[in-house]
Amino acid sequence: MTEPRLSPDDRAPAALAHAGAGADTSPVVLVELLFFAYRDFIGEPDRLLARYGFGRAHHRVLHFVNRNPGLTVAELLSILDITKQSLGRVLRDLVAGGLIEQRAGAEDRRQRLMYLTAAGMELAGDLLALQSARVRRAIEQVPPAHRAWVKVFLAGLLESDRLDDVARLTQTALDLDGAH
Amino acid sequence: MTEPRLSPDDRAPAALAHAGAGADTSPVVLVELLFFAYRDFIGEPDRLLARYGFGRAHHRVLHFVNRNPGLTVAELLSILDITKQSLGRVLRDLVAGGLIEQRAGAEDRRQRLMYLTAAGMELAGDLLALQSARVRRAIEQVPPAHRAWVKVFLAGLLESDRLDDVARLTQTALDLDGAH
DNA sequence: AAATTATGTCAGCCTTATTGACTTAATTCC
DNA sequence: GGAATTAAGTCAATAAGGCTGACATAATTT
Repeated sequence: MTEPRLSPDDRAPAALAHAGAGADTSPVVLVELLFFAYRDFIGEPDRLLARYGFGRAHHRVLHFVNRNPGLTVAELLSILDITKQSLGRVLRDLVAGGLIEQRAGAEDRRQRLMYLTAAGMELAGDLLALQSARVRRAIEQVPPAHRAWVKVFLAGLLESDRLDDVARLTQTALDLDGAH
Repeated sequence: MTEPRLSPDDRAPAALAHAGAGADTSPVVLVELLFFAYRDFIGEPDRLLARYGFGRAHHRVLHFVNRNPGLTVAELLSILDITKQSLGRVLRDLVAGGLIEQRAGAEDRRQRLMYLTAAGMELAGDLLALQSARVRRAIEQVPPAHRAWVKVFLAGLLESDRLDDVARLTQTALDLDGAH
């Protein structure tokens, strides 16, 4: 990335920097930071997936089936918020590639409960390891006592009617008073 | 979103929740939260853009030209990290739609410096307002003294060799000691 | 027996990205 | 002043991952 044309007061004096330049948490800065952070967050897994001929969509399916073994197609559709057709294509690849296995539901035999095969678990684990490592490096730069505030911020970005669903899915408390 | 099949200890006792269930900042939780947060973060602008027949790619161009008037094509390419062909199509739409104006560079007349028109500024402003409002709601749930840690976390997600470029572009300090 | 539900699938379309090859105009280098 | 380089634009082909609408099958519920 080369440097774009910037306003003159590009680099603040060192003295100022220590007086809190890094504390500029104006929304615009965070908006841009989110864009770049998310891109890097997703970039590393993308490159690993490409080696298997898979893409981001396969990643998401692998991840949520890994975290919720026995997930049904309908549940996965509602988590990912895509259409049956879009999921179908991806799911077909993963089943054909031997990463996901579908078994008929015990009570309702129309359902196809999804499970990762050993190979699926390995790839899902590798992908999660990449992302976890990156997140770990980032969260380790925040003192333990303050880490919950990062979670409060991320939860605050969610559409509020999705809060409960996401809390249930991630199996974590997302209410404000959980912060400390 | 309907509820997926979860492990039995789905809902922790209320007592436990207050004892710090919300303080679970394990990487996996943050990985999933990042996915859902980013999706909601980008969803609202997407819907506004669709009304103009534009997409996410147009948003990114509008945003960075808005923040860096007089940006050159080469600079924008390196910020977005896409190919000339991909940018070309989007740029053509924006120029044709009267949102972006290109002027030849003063010193180097090969360069096409990009500026937003009044209409471009309006749309870019509306899009940024949506995202800023969401980020503001989220950051306001974090006490002012702790807000810089959110920035430290996001910066920590960046590829480390991109840190300087992003700091320059966002015109903010991203080093650790800037946090407080 | 009829209606509903869970899943799968066909066909066609869109956006945004890619690669590779080439053109034009302007600048820089020798 | 001529050659090489650079900034930008463009053509053609390809891919991923979304979408809509319509329809089929099997299992469950009413």
